[in-house]
Amino acid sequence: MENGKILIGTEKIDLSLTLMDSAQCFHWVERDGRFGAVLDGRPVWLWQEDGALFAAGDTDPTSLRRYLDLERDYSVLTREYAAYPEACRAVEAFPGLRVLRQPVWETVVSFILSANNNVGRIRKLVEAICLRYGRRFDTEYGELYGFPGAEVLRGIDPAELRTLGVGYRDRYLVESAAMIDDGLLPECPEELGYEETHSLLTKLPGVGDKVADCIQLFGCGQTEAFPVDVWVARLSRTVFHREDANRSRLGREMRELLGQDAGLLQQFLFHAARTGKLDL
DNA sequence: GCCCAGGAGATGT
DNA sequence: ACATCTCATGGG
Repeated sequence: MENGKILIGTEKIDLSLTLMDSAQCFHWVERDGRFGAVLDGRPVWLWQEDGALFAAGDTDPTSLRRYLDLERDYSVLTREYAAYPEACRAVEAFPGLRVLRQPVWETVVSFILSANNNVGRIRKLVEAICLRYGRRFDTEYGELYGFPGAEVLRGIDPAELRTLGVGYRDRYLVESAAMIDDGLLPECPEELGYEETHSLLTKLPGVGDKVADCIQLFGCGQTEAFPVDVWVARLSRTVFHREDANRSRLGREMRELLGQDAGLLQQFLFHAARTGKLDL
């Protein structure tokens, strides 16, 4: 790994909140004030000094700015959704929270594991899979492990995966890996648009409407995707007065109600609800 | 022991 | 199209 210190930008971002506590990615580590991960096979460390964001590793400012969504002005959210006071309060409660654009395969693995699971255990499972099957990088700030590629995961015995604790999701991971490796998705799925991407992703075993929405929002840059989990289902009643008990239908209603940035707002509301800052 | 967690799939109507 | 049941696993 290359040494050096690269200036990434001076935009507002809360690295700890976005990378460690926002439940959109589960594989970052924090050591001595730096945040490390392997993105698309490239190890990187991030840290801030006097409001500026720096990186070290096999990376470049352009791809990191894209990953961290630094080009977006999040202050548009409170103007766009001024009609919903609780929503604006949620946005203002977490300055520097950003919605990532992660490598698609990494979000597929992470969110197949997320089904009927909790955040702490999702993180442990992702770490276990990377430690066991991913490539190891020895960097100047410590060792990092990447996600195993789809071509690796497709060849693993589900029973062996299960020993890591993934439970019944073992075959979902292996079979989805095979379909991805066989080219189910194009290079840039974001260009397909929401509906076509959604119908492709839900062909993957272990990927239903909610998990597909997470992959689209956190991995494809499709910000209209509105994943509805237990927290979002609850808050949709109090904030938007939606009573629909069916989460897939609720997600579609919310996408139609909130438009292109629905998913960005969802992330703030989700975090507000999960941390108890939003009364449900 | 029960209930819950960023649900999905199979089955039945 | 809609509701119901089951599916591992760990923590509260």
